[in-house]
Amino acid sequence: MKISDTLTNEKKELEFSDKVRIYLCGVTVYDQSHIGHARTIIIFDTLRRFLEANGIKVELIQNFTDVDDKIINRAKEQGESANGISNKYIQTYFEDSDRLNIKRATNYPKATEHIDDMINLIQDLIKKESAYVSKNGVYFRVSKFSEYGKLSKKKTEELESGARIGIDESKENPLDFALWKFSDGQPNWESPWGNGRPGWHIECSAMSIKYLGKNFEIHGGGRDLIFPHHENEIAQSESFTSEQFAKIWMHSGMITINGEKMSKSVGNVKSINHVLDSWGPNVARLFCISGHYSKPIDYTEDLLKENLIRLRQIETCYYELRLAEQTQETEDISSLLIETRKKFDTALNDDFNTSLGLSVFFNMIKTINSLAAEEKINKKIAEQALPVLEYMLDVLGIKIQTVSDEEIESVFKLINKRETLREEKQFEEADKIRDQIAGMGISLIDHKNKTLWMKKEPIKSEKQ
RNA sequence: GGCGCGAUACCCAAGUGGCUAAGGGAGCGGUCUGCAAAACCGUUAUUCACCGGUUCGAAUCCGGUCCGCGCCUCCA
Repeated sequence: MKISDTLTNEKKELEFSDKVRIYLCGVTVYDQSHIGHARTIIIFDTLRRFLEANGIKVELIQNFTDVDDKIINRAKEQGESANGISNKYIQTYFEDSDRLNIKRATNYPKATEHIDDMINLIQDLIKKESAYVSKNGVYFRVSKFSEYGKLSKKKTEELESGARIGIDESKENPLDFALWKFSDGQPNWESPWGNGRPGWHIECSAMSIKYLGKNFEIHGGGRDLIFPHHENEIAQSESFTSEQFAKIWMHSGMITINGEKMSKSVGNVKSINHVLDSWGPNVARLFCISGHYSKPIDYTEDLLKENLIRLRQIETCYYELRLAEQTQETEDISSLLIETRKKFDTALNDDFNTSLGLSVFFNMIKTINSLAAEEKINKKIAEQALPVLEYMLDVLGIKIQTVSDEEIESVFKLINKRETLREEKQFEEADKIRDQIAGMGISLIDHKNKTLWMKKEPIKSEKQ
């Protein structure tokens, strides 16, 4: 598999020995997570599913930043403890994540539970003269790391000249960033240099190295983290280990809302919760991987609606196969299935091209649905096609509403009853049964000689 | 101002040197139907922001222009 590496700016072969180790920068838990967070999480969850579905072991670490000025401010506003705020939003994070059908990461380390690791790391950096203690805290000495700027392609001279004024005078250089901030406010921890709390960047260095080692396969996050967060992580980690940090830097594109940046001030932030309530998890997932992961996606009602229609096509396909009956030989689609699987994997193996992968996927769906319309799907075809469909659904994290055999039987009974009534031209009675079936969340698919059906995921935004 | 990314039909979007520029949505036309919905079929770019260059050959490579976006302070 090849993945675009932000550092070298080229597609790099994903190399690994026994497993693929991924560190994904998580969220700062001071508020509800939004659709932008969701996209990043979905992209890495889908990547993880793809690798695992192909027999590759994955260790995925995603951190929570649970100590930060934003959390502290929010706590003050609401008269709560910082801990109370972060715990609350960690909980909503997991609720969102579960609803989105995200597989749980291997571990979700919290910054506050790794203060010692950070202190050790900082101590080593001070010993190496890569960091120094000043009046306000401990700072990283950017001038000591000659490769500073290699990820974001920035030159330190330009950064210095462009640095804003009014910056902490106690720093040797305006580019130096805080590893430890002195503070007596809550929360604070003891350190060899004085009470305080850690800087943002150091937590990811400490936790990624602790859980994944000095040199792991993929470090991920949103594009907006490239500078300064990831740049600083590289500086800290590589100064500490004297080795290359992550082998591949994989960054996901931003989500805009109707072409505008999502921001609190504009008031256009779409929470995951809101999107899930309106569109459900499957549409959200399809939407988030509809374009290439590295490119931005614009959130519009039209695009969501389009993905809802695509979901309906998948549901149709699934039920055409699920309800297939034993009939005579029709067509042989085994080569289509083999090709589909091959092309799907090829697309994802080439820089995780989910957009192309989805095309391949929907091409198969369309072919099967066409055959179904001609009543050419039988049990044999279904048995061949279902595993392929289910493989792709699993990779994509799409969960179709399923039915038990008993349910199938009872739905068919109702359908037959309706058919009889229709033949007798008792349309009012027949429509009543149709409504009853619809009430069970089931839609009918009429073919020439038979009526099939599917159980649809109820989507709130559809009913308007 | 600096750095980076992008521009392909009404919309989304794949395609990075060569077969007819994928696929989806929407629209329009149709099949089916008691009606409706769904489903299914057909149809929609001589051309890839613009100008120039390289080449037998360019959406794709090179140079320039214009536009849009992100980052340069916290951000997924």
